[in-house]
Amino acid sequence: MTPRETPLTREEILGAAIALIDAKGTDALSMRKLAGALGVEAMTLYHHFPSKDAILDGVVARVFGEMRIPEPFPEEWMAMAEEMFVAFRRVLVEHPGTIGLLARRPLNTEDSADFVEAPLAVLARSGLPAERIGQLYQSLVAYSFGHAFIASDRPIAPADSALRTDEVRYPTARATGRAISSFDEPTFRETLGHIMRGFAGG
Amino acid sequence: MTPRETPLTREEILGAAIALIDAKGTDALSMRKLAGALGVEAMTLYHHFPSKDAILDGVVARVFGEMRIPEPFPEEWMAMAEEMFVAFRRVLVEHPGTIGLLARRPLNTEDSADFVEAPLAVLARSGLPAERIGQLYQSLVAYSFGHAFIASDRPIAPADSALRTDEVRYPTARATGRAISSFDEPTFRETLGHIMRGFAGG
DNA sequence: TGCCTACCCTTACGCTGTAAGCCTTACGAT
DNA sequence: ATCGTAAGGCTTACAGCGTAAGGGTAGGCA
Repeated sequence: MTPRETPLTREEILGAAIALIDAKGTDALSMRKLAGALGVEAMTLYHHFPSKDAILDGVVARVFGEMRIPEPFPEEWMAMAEEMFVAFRRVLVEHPGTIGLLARRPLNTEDSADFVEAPLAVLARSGLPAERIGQLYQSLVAYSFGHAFIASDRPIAPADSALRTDEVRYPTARATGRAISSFDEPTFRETLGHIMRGFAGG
Repeated sequence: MTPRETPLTREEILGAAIALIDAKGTDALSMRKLAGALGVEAMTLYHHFPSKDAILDGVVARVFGEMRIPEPFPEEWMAMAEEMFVAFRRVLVEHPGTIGLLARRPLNTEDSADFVEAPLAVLARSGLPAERIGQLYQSLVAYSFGHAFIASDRPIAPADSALRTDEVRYPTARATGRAISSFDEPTFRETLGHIMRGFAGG
């Protein structure tokens, strides 16, 4: 096989991996298929990443790198934190396939530490004692993550699952008549507010 | 090989599957290993379940079947709902390996519909309009699920991951100095209350 | 010229889920 | 008593997986 004209780069590989995951789901990402999409053999990828897990870690880091908080920043700490968690949820909903990834390799990489520390710094402006801030942070992360997880209504289960995809009914879908979607952002914001005001002793 | 003295049963298979998942994680559950634990060959399992996915669905149903709400039932709807979601979280934390399963095959089976309808019925006692009840239910499920997911501090990633397990630091662990654990149930209950009171217009 | 390094390749191993088909035992009907 | 059928187990086989091991070839530098 004729080699590629330009050498592969880490970024190129991560881009292809995200595209593949977004298009076909996590299960569709195999080393052979990823390499195939790049016009290369599977083992070539091991020159750029030590393992598949390392690629997945890179994918998570890249997705987090896309997180943007809309300017201008609100002054008030609750509004600021709300924007940060909305951004968190939005990036997860935009890349539903990566949610399961994030689930079991949460911010393994160095540079994603910012996305942990930044919201904590904002919550600290509330003046609550440190322990309460930790609990509040926990609650907000858990809620945002869970919401994004359920909101990724495209089931990540393979299409040839034992059950036909058409028949799958999610709890909320069955209960409320529709799945959670990105249009639920207002409810998401509202609940964030309830949690924060609750902790702030409102 | 001499055949087993007693025929296999569906329940026996599910029990072995849950034991395997609890002990070694989801990744350790392969048809061959599960069959081996039962003293049987892999293909034998296909006499009792049409596919591996069907076994996983059965596992989820069984785990949900373990959900118990402590008696006596509280009268007040908020207290009642709180107990239900605490039970939900508790069962997930007790079987951390199944959380990822539940994630992508949420209540596929028929008999688990109860676990969807029952909390909704309780929330309906609040007298809120139907749409608000749906949103509240969404929020509570998302929070409970996310909390349980993060609380399963045993990372489901295989031990031979690219990163040593010892080095894995979860956001909350790094931030607060410890991981979420089952001892966080008080905070869990508190946040459930904040969400419910927020929706109830408290 | 010779060597080193970067980059890509091929081959191979043990694992996965499961399709296909064979063998034995148990049982109900003729 | 004999047969048909079904249940429940087995073996074999296939395509796909992650990756260990090692070979080749091109460009840069001594």
